[in-house]
Amino acid sequence: MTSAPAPSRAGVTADRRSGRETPSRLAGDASSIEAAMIRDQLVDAVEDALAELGVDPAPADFVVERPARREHGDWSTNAALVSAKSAGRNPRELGQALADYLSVNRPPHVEALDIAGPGFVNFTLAPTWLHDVLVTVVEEGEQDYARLDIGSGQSVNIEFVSANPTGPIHAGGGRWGAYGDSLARILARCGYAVHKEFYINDRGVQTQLFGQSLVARQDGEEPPENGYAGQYIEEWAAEMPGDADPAEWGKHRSLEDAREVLGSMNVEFDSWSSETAVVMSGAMDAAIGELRAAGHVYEAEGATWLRTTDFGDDQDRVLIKSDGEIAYFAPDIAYHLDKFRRGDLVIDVLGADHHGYVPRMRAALLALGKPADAYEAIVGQNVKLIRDGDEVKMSKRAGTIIEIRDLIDEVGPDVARFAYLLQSIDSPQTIDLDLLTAQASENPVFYVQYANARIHSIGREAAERGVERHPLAEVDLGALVEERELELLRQLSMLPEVLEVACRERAPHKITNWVRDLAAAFHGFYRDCPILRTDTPSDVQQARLWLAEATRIGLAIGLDLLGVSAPDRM
RNA sequence: GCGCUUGUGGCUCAAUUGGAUAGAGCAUCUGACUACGGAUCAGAAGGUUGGGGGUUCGAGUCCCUCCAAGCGCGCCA
Repeated sequence: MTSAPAPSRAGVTADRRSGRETPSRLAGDASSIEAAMIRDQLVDAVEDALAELGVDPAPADFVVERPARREHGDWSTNAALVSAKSAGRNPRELGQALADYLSVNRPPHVEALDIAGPGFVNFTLAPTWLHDVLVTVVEEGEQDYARLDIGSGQSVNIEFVSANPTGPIHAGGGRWGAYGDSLARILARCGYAVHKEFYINDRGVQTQLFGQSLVARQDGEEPPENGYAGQYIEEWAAEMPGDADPAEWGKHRSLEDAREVLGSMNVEFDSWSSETAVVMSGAMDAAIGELRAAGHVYEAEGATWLRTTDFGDDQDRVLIKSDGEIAYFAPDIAYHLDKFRRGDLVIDVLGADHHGYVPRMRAALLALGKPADAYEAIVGQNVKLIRDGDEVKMSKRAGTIIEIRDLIDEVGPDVARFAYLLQSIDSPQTIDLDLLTAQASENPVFYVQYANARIHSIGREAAERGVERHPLAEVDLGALVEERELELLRQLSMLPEVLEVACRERAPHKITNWVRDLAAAFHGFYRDCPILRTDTPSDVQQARLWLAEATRIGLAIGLDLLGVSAPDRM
């Protein structure tokens, strides 16, 4: 990726996680023309004004952005603040001069200009701008509104969940499923070609111990030392045919379970890659050979090592143990190398308990000549589960797990998924199962789905009464003047920006927040702006019918990005 | 001991990555439809952003230092 390091003027800065620069404008993107145009026009106008006031060139770090508070207008610039020092002027006074100039040389759509706080210049736009937003949303529809081209077709391989195939996936793992899948949806909508993978750690002692545990239970014995003691072992052992290879059968049983339960919460994978296959295919030997040829491998104390300290790791790592056994690291290197065949950018979604593993993988890929920004490890905080007021420490071996399946059976996939996506992945998540179950009927996901159901209900009611929507081109959107209506449009207008940020920051929870805001704006509108009531003038009724339709589109897009359903009625 | 992550109303979390008066949802209290679904809406109360320094026009955000929590520091996977 070679985007120019041009300073952004649009409140968009360098990608924190990868260090890459992202385009400030939603380049080549037809879906947010209004938003982008307005912003660019304001940027140009401010630059002109600054030049007129003797600040030329404009400082690199001035931005035109959306203010946090409604009272501060639709758009805002910090130009006076960041220019004050070099211009040798008081920021407030410079801001006043800017505002004065811009009041006379007024940019399009700008209705009012204020100076506020330490010197912000705030722009308030005419509602006509928001009416254009409605047209854009409706014309582009679910398919194209807020479809961006940030990725411009770059391929991304994203691996997540990847739980050991030694039992059912626990409720903590559900967080990675919901997160990884939603992030994939976000990336796809932003123009990346996404490939989702699950890595199967089907080699080594855990798999063997798991198989032995199944056999032991089948024979009515205690599981071996360090074996698996969970309730599910007994149930699965009862299912296992007598002539099955226990380790192999157990692996497939686990994967079948994972596929089914993740699928039930709308998480699907494009490929399931096996660690055993990486070794058997010779891919691992090839990778080690490549590292050896590059001079990064050495023998010591009877083992084979990779000199990861040359690439930032704090100690070298063993590839082949002195007893000839393969360390976990070796096939994983080959696997990561293989993933580059399915993506130019390789992303791992890992739990915090694996963050110590990242430097060695990064080092291995650097040693193999991969550029630093081609590999990205997203480390998420783990989930703490509370039941009966106490934390449930999850251990597959001890058998103290709460399965995702249990969670979904209790509250349903939408509640579960929404709960996982409510918070930033950086933040440790506490899920109180009792609370979640008790509040199942007043869960925030229903608040959002209810907005959608209400829109469909209006549609049904309208059909019953013979009220039809006229073609949009014939409808006077100037009838939309109420604050409730404008607020709803404002929320809709933000989706492209929210999506861009969610993508850049790998933060699906931004979508969750937005979709809640949109639903809140709709509920307020619904309450105060009747559509089908007989005393609603027909021009207002028509405009509101279209506003409801635009909202439906926004909700559909948002919920789809979250992998949550949008039912017509509840 | 070293490293990574985190610390925001009673609880669970946001905060446009350095912006304006720190925002929501639960929980608590007070109100609101006799014409589209009350799973809704409006309002009140609740904060020294773990403590202390610093950087600057401006800090929840950046730096230093304490305190607390989670995780990691294997020829485990």
